[in-house]
Parts: sequence; C-alpha cells; structure tokens
Amino acid sequence: MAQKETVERILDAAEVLFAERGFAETSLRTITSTAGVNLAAVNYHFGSKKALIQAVFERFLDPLVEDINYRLEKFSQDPESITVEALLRVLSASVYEVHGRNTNRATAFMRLLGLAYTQSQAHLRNYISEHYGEIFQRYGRLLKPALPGATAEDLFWHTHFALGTAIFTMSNFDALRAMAENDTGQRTPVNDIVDRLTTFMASGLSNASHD
Amino acid sequence: MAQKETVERILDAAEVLFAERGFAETSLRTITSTAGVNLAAVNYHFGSKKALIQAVFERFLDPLVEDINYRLEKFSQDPESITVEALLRVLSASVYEVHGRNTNRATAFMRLLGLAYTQSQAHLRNYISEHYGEIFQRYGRLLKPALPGATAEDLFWHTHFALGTAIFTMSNFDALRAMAENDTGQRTPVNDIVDRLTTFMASGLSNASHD
DNA sequence: ACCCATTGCAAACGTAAGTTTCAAACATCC
DNA sequence: GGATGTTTGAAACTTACGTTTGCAATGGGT
Repeated sequence: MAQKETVERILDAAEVLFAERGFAETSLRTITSTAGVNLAAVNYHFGSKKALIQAVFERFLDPLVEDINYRLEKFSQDPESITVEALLRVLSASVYEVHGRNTNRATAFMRLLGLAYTQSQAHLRNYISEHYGEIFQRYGRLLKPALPGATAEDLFWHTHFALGTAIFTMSNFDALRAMAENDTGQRTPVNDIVDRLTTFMASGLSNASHD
Repeated sequence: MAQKETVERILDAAEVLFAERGFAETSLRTITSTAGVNLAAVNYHFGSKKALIQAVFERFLDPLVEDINYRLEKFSQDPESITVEALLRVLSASVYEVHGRNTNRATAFMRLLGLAYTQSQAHLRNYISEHYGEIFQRYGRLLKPALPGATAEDLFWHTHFALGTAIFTMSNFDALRAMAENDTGQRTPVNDIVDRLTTFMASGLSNASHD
C-alpha cells in the first residue's frame, strides 16, 4: 500500500535530517524532496510539522520505553543488585539493543533527544513529559536507594547534572568524535565513549550528598 | 552622543532577549522595538543579525577572558596549588565577579553560552573558537597535570563531559531552578547550585583515567 | 464496470523575517 | 552658518517557510 510507504519514507527522512540540522532548520521542502514525496504529504498524513516531529519521537521512543521497562522490571526483583552504574547501563544497553544494534540510528536518535531538550520546541517537551513522564519517575524511584544519604535536593540537582552530561554528549556526538579524532589521532569507538560517559556520570552522581 | 546610546541599547536588549528565547527565535523587530530604536539601526550599526550576535558575545567575553587570564597567571606561579576543583572555581569566580557580581546578568550570559553551543549558529562557534581558542588551550594545559594518569583521550572526553554538564545547567538555569523549587519546595541559592555543579564536575573529572 | 474514499500532485496563499532604500534630521568642521 | 558626513525613520523589497487548495490518479468494494 502506498500510504504506509509514504509515511515511513517521510519519517525516515525526517529522523535523519532533524538529527543533522535541528527542527527549525529543516524545512518541509527538504524533508519531502529527500523522501521523494510531495510537499503536501506531510500536512496530509501528519497534520502539521509539529505533529511530524512528535511522530518521529514516538516511533523511536515507544519501543525503547517498553524495553527499558522490561529491564527495570527484572532489576526490581533483586533490589540488592541496584547500583548507580548498573542503572545507567540499563539505558545505554536499551538504546543500543532495541533498534537492532544500529549504531547510526542510535547516535542519530541521541542527537534528537538532545535537541528535544535544547531547541525551543515547547510542544515537544510537553509531549515527552506527558507520554514518558511515568518512566522517568520510576527510574528516579530506583535511583534513590542507590544513593544513600542524598537529600531530595541532592538527588534533583545531581541527576540533572548527569542528564546534562548525557544530553550534551548526545547532541554533539558526531562533532565531539570528530574533534577527538582531530585532537588525539584516535577514532574512539562508540562503546568506549559510552563507557567513559557512564563512568563520569556514575562518579558524579555518587558524590551527590552535599558537603 | 546618540550613536553610542543606540548601540548600547541594542546590545542590552539583544543580550536579554537572546538569553530568554534563543537567537533564531528573537527577531530584529523585537530587539529594536524593545530597545526603542529603529528597525534599520541593527543593520546600520552592526551590519547584520549575525554580527550583532557576535557583538553581544564580544562585549561580555572580552573582559571575562582578561580576568580569567589574570587569575590563571597567578595560579601558574604556584604549580603545586593547582587542583581540578581550584581550576573550576577560577571560572565560576570570574563569571561572578567580572561584571559587578550581577547575578542576573551572569545567569543570562550563562544561558547565552549554552545556546552558543546548542543552537545551530556555526558562525558563532567559529567566532568563539577563533577569538577564544587560546585561553581554552591554556586552561587545558593547566588541567592536565592536575589529572595524573589521564591519557590525551581521557582528558578530551572527560573535559567535554564536564563542559556539557556546565553548559546544560547554564542553558536551563532558570527552568531547572523552577523545577527544583516545584520538586523539593526549596529555592536553591545560586551559590549552592554552583557548588554542587563544581563538585559534580570535579569528581567526574578526577575519575578520568580510563580503567 | 462503476463508485467513492483515499492518496498524490502542482500551484498558490499568507506570513514573518532579514535586509535595503532614500529622504529627513542631526552633528561636525571649516 | 553653510557644506558635509553621520545617524535615524518609515516604508518597501526579497525570500523562505508552513499551510491550503483544487484537481487528478488510484484502487478496493459492490
């Protein structure tokens, strides 16, 4: 059926282009011509550009959240095994596994997640916190006992610091990797970067108790 | 002289508005009407919107860099005193002190610095790395001996993680503070946030050596 | 074979933005 | 104090965008 194909092609093109340039900087004309469909197709199938942006996120996030929930479920059954680092690794593992270990797609979507925080798309932040707020809270509830001695304030600020580290790295993933290669002559493998990032966040988080 | 006044009023208005909404989201019409000057004044005095953006950064960054250089100079004379945390505190102290301990202006400009990384303004990133790349390198040279055992790769990635933490917190400073107040009922003082941030970055950085 | 809802397409519309224009107001220097 | 260069002001210009429109093509159900 032609419909499905058009919708998918738009989503594929939009995902890549948004990740490369950002939302506002990617015009519907660029998306539709890349996808090889008519300009009006976006408004016909999705209603608006905003709805297209949300659809791109939904297509990626829904399976991801389901997978993370599944992994956290297993964790909850053995509360003693919960450490900060293990919790962080749930996320990185899930992102990597859930879409067929496709590193390109994963890094592209990391950038999208970063942009979602970063670019002024209030509708998108609303959509995300509305649809995915629950899993955020669940994650927070698991994190709390892994950081004994941390007050609510400690927890809030340090999780957001860690979030910021991840978001920034995601948003600038390719740029950073290019800079690193320029700098050190080494092309750091993705897994290496994820490991370093996890270590960094875990040690920052673990020092969460203030003073 | 009317010229100086117009230029200053444009810069003042632009600094605040850019920090609030971002660069692309702030039109010249909004800037000029807020500043109480004619629409054409921006193009007359600065040449273009891009040049205005750069001028906003230049007005803030030039004194800041001078101050940071002065502080680093004193540091270099006593190499044994250089710790990661002390180096980080050079930056926060300088941002706070250099423009008259004006917390509002400092937080506004923090957001601008975040946006500079975050929003797609290639010209701005080029401008910054061209004009302020030297002090970056100087800072890196001081940081290196404070992190014994770290390879060049370690250093690159972990400093950029720390940078990301700071940038993200800066970019979303007001939003985060509002969320924290909502969450915990406490209105965290600026100095407190800076302290926590410094601690977080320092402990992440100090674990920089990879395995 | 025909009908009709769905989809595709080219073109136009409305809007908001950065920039340019050109005459008027102003300041400066001889 | 008049000529000259600088700054301001209102308006128009140009461009790019998201969206809408009207019509043609399509294809499955009766």
